[in-house]
Amino acid sequence: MANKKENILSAALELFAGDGYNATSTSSIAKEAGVSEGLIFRHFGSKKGLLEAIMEDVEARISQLLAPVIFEEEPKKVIRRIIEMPFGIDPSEYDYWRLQFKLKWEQEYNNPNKMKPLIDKLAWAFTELGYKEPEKEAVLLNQIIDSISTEILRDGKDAQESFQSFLLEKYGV
Amino acid sequence: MANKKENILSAALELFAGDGYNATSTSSIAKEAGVSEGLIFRHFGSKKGLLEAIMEDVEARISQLLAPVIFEEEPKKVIRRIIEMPFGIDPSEYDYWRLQFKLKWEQEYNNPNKMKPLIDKLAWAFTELGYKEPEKEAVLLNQIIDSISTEILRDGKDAQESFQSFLLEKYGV
Amino acid sequence: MANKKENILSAALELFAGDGYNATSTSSIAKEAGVSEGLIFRHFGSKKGLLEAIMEDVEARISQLLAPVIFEEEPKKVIRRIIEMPFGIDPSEYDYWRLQFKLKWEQEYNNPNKMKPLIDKLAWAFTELGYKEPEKEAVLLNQIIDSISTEILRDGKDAQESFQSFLLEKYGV
Amino acid sequence: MANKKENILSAALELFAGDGYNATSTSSIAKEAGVSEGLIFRHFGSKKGLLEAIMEDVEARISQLLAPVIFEEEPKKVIRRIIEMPFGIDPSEYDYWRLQFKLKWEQEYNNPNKMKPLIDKLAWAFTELGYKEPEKEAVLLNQIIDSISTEILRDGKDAQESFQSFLLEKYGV
DNA sequence: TATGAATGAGTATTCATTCAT
DNA sequence: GATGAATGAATACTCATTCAT
Repeated sequence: MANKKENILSAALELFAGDGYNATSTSSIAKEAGVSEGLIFRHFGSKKGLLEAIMEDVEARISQLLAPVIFEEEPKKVIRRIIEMPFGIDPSEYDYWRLQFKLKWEQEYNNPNKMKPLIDKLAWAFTELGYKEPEKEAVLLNQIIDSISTEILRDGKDAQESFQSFLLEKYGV
Repeated sequence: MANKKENILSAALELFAGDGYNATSTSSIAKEAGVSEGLIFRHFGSKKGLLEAIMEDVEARISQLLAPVIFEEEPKKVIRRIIEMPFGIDPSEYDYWRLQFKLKWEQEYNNPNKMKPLIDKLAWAFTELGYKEPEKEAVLLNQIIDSISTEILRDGKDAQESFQSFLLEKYGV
Repeated sequence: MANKKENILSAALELFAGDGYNATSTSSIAKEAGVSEGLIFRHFGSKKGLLEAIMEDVEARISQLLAPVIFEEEPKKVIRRIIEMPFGIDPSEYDYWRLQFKLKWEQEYNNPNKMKPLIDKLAWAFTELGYKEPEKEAVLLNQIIDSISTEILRDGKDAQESFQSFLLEKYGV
Repeated sequence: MANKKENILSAALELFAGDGYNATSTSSIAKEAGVSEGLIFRHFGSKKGLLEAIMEDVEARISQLLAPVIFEEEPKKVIRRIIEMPFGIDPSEYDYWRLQFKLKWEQEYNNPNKMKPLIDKLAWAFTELGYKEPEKEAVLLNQIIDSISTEILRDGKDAQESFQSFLLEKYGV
C-alpha cells in the first residue's frame, strides 16, 4: 500500500475539488484516505496546511502545462498552443484543475498574477502578429481559455471539441 | 427601524456574496441583521429557504438587465448591448451578481440554461450579420461577457472600462 | 366552525395522546387547531396549563366511566361491571385514556390514589363474597383491568374481546 | 478514573430511566457523565445509537432474569418462578427495568413479542396443570407480573412483598 | 379575542484540533 | 510514524413564551 501521506493528499484533492474546501471535513478525508484523523495534523499541521501542500502540486502542474506556450518561439504557434492547452489536460488531472477553479471563488486563494507570464507571452505574440491592441487581445484570449477550461471540467472534453478548431481558424493559426 | 425581514435578506445577501453560502453561518447573519437567530427560521424555514428567497431577487434582476439585449431588434445593437451590459450594473447591485457567480461553484445551484435565451438572441444576431459560425460566436461572446463580469465584480468597473471600447470596435458595433 | 378554545383542547388531546406531552410542540398544536400559537398562551397560560385543562376533562370522563361500578349495590355485579368497563369505552374517547396512560410514565402526573374509591369498592365486594384477602384481590383485579385497558388502547377492542368472558367466568360473575 | 464510555452509558441509563428518552438532553448526559458532549457522538454516533447500546444491555439482563422460568421443567415451579421474578430484581438494576417500561410508552421501541417465549412457557405449564384456558391464563399472569413489576419500580420492593405470597397461594404453587 | 412577529435558551450533531500512548 | 480518545466551540434548527397591535 502506498505511502499514507500520499493517500491523504490524493483523498483531500478529490474531496476538495468535488465539494469545495469548506464543505470537506477532515474526518471525511481521513476516512477516504484510510488513515486516522490525527495523522492529517501530524503531517500537515492544519486543514489549511493540507490545502497549501496540495496547492503546491497544483501550481507545479499548471506551470508544466503552460511551459509549451511560454517557451514557444514562433508567434502563431504561441496562439495555437494556448488554444490547444485546455484540450491537452489529462482527465486524470482534472481534479487539480477543478480545485484551482473552486478556490478562485472560495476564500482568498486567488492569485491573479499567477497568469501574468502567460499573458505577457500572448501579448508579445499578438504584437509580433501586428494586432493593434496586443495587451487587450492577450487578456481576452486568456479569458476565453479560462471559460473553455471551466466548461471542459464541468461537462467533459467532447462537448467542447469543435470549439478548438473554431478558435484556431478565428485566430488564423 | 426597517423591516426585520428585509434586514435579514440584505445581511444574508452581503455575507453569502462575500464568504459563500456554506461558509456563512446563520448566527453571523442574525448578528449582522440585528435580529435573533430564530427569526431567520420563522421567516424562511431554513438556511436554504433564505438562499432561495434571495435567489428570486437575483433572478429578477438578471432578467431586468438582460431585457435590453433580448428585446433589441437590430443585430448590431444586440451585440453592442451585450457588450455594454456588464458595465451597466449598478455597483449597489454587485452583491447580487457576486452571489450568482459564487453559487456556480458551490453546490448544484447552477442553472446552465438560464442563459439560453440570451445565447439564442446572440446567435440570431450573428446569423443576420453573416458570421460563418453564429452559434459558436454566440457562445464565445457570452463567455467573454461572463469573464469580464467576473473581473468587474472583483476589481471594480474602472479597471475594465477600456475593454468595453476594445470589444465594441472588435465586433464593429 | 367551533370555538377556537375547543379546537386547541381537542388538537392538544390528540397530539399529547399520540406523541406524548414532551414530544408535542405548542406550534404543532397551533397548526393542528388552526389558530395562532399565541392564543394557546392567552387561554391556558402555558403548555403545562393546557395539559392541566385537558386533564380535568380526562378525570371527569374517568369518573363517569367508573360511576356504574362505584354505585352498584350488588357485590357480584360490581365485579362484573369493572370487568366490562374497558370494553365499554367509546373508541371516540380512546385519546383521553391514552393520554392518561402516557402520563403515568411521563413526569409526575401520576396520581396513585385516583383509583382509591374504585379499589375500596372492589375490596368491599370481595369481602361480601367471602374472599379471604379482599384488599389484595381488589388491587389485583384493578391491575388486571389496567393491563387490559392498555392492550385495548394499543391494539383495539376486538383483540381482547374473548378475554372479557374468560374473566367473567373466572370470577364467577 | 473509569472508562469514559462506561460513564456515558451509566449516566444515560440513569437519566433515560428517570426522565424518559425524549426529555433527556445529550448535554445533560455529558454533564452527568463528566465528559464532553462530542464524545457521546464519537462513541455512539447519535442519541438513538446511545439508546440502542443501552437496550442491548437491558435485553441481556431481561433474558438472564427470565432464564430460571424458561428452563424450569416442573409446571408448578414455572408458575412459582414467574411470580417470584419481580422480587428477585436487584435494586441496583432497577434503572434497566424502568427504562424498559418507559420505552413501552415512548416511541416505537415496544417489541411485543419479546415476551412471547415466556408466555409460551406459562401456557405449557397451565396446560400441564389442567387449566381450562391455558393461553388466556398465561397472558393474564404475565399481565399481573407486569403490573407488579411496575409498582415495585415505582414504590420499591417492600410495599409489594405481601403480594408475592398472596399470588403463590392463589395459584397453589 | 386573536394574531403573528420576535426572542433567548436549548437541541442534537459536526468540526478542526490536541494529546497520551 | 500512527492511532484513537477526547474536547470546546460552532452549526443549523426548535422550543415555549412574550408582546405590540
